[in-house]
Amino acid sequence: MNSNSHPIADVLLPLALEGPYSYRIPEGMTLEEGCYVAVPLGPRTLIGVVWVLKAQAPEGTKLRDVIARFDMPAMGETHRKFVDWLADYYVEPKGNVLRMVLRCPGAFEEAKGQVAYRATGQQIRRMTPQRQRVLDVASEGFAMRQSELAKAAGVGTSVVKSMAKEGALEVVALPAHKAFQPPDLNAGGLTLSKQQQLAAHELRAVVTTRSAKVMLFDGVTGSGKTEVYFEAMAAALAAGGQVLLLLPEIALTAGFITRVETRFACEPAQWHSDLRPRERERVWRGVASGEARIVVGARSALFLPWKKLGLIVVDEEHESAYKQDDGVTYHARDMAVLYGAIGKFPVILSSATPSLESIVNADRGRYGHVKLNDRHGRPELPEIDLVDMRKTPLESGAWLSAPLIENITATLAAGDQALLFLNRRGYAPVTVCRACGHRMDCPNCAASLVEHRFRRQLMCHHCGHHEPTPKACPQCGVEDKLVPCGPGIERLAEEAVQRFPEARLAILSSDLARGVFLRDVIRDVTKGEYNLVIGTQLVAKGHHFPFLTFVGVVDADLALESSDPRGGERTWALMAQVAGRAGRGEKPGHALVQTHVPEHPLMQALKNGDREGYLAQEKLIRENAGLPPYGRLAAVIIAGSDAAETERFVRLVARAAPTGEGVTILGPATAPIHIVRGRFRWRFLVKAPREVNIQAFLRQWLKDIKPKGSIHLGIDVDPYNFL
DNA sequence: AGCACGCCGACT
DNA sequence: GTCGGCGTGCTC
Repeated sequence: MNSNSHPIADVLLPLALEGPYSYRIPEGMTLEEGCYVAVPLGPRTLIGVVWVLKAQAPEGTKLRDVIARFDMPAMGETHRKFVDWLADYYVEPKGNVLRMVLRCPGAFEEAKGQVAYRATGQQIRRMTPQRQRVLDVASEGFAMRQSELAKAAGVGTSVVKSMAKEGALEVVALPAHKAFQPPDLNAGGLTLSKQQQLAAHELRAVVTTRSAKVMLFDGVTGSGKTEVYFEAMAAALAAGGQVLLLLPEIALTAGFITRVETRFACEPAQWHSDLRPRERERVWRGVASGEARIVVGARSALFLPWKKLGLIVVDEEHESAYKQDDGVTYHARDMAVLYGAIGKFPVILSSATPSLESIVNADRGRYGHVKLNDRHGRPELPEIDLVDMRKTPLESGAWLSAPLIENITATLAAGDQALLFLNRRGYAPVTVCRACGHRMDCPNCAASLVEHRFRRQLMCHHCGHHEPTPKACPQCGVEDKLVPCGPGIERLAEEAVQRFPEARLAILSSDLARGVFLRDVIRDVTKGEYNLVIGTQLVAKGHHFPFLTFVGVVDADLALESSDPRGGERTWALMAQVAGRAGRGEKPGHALVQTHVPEHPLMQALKNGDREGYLAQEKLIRENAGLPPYGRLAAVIIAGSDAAETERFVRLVARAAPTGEGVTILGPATAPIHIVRGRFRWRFLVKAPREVNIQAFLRQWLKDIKPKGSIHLGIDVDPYNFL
């Protein structure tokens, strides 16, 4: 289809608009659907995408002309459908979704060539040692950028500049971007175990038969899943497709880049929010042209303008970090599955502790299920024992029970490494005044301030607020009566130093003391330079600590206590992943878990290494409550800065609620943390059976509701964070 | 998302 | 009497 017979282009713009706007295609311009174009909107010019070409303009609208088309590959039909479907699923204006695709300003500017220098061979009038070195480097043949050349020669950039001025170096224009190397599919294949080979065969088969199947790849920690799905990636690449490897957080990308390089002898593209603009632009263009074959990226990589995507691998698919707000609230794992269905290619969901959603989908036969149990001859999980904290008194201000202490002592004595796990940052979660009882709370949120001793600050974990830890109570003015309550990782470290003065202690947390870099600490832990490691949740993620044989979990009840229905699932995943850190090297591992509810089915299942038992229990709970994946769930969140005004609006929304068949609306209730950043938050929860179109219900309900003033209304389909 | 239009307080 | 605060609404 082209514009000769269709002189009207409906162009979707990256604005909060439900649909595209119509423009006239001027004489002499040819457009196809998916073209990137510049169009006028009011006084400005915007970049949009031709969504449909039409023969006739809608009645009664005055049309303006398309200004220009961009000279780049058009957005594919699959990708446009993906935008449509995602917008529909999350009840979000299409234009907002398109904005996520176009979030790469540089891609639409004239690509600037880079300036590089090459030796001319021309004599230089005054030779110096520095100039000689530059000449030596520059004569090797490759043109280099000024900074690279200066660095390679060990001189400042001024030397290069002056030599260029004198004519000893000449300027050559390099292509704007470094080219993407094609992968070598046979480069670094590792020898796979028998079981790995079987799994690889199954995954590869789904790719080579070009089936649009979702495969749940369920393999215990340390079973070598990565090498296996690399084989599926190789198959997709061999078929000429692009491959996306999704990771839950950018801290993990560096490690994966290296592994991809080893396997495919090419540097994959990476995509995440921290990329420098130039690299962002390079990757965006490379993905659009199809030159970038392998992309390792965070969730937003889904929105890259894929030319021919042939496989998505979602690593650690259970991670709740895949569900986040990047402007639009979406779940990257679910959207990967959706993309695969639209683009008719397979999606691999990989995890040692799959989400219940994925397991149920596998049970129902909607997903394929490939398992990998072999932990190099070890049982699935290390031996896990529970410590009943009701029967094990602690000294006041201490958090380590006698059994934990004994085990750590023994581990250290044996020359091995021990890990203490506590999923709580900072020194203490609550600070109160012993003189008047005042609690240090965030001025903007209904939450207490967390003391961070490394930083000498009280911090709010919900907004950016922080203040120096005061000496006197702000309420009664009495000095030195503020006391920390409860443990955080920093406080635990204090106790550990007292109990194990000989230990070489490392702390792994996202907020370390100034000048200490997490990456360095992790490296040194891996090398065995520390023998006692204290960590928060991030120790659970993909690091390999070969000397670790004992794991102590300080408080396993934290996630269970929350109001989040996925608390159980989170606890299981966290415990399994943390305990799985132990015994990956030569020696078997052991874990001790402190809990106040050892009789809880989840704790019992952990102790018995009974994943099936835990799953059965969890499925039952969800099914009885009509929660996902047995029912649909959506949240309507209303926030406003004026308490009374917000509440009035909430009542209005409540009155407008339609009655839908089988649909239950819970609330309005104030959100669990009902004030965040000074805004009052309310929430409705909508529960519906699986066969009900919950999006249609929400649209019907909210179609005439217009939030005014500071009030904001947001819809969260499949909510994860109930806070 | 911008940008204009529109209705109420402190200034020449 | 105006200049300007930013709240609401429109842009093919």
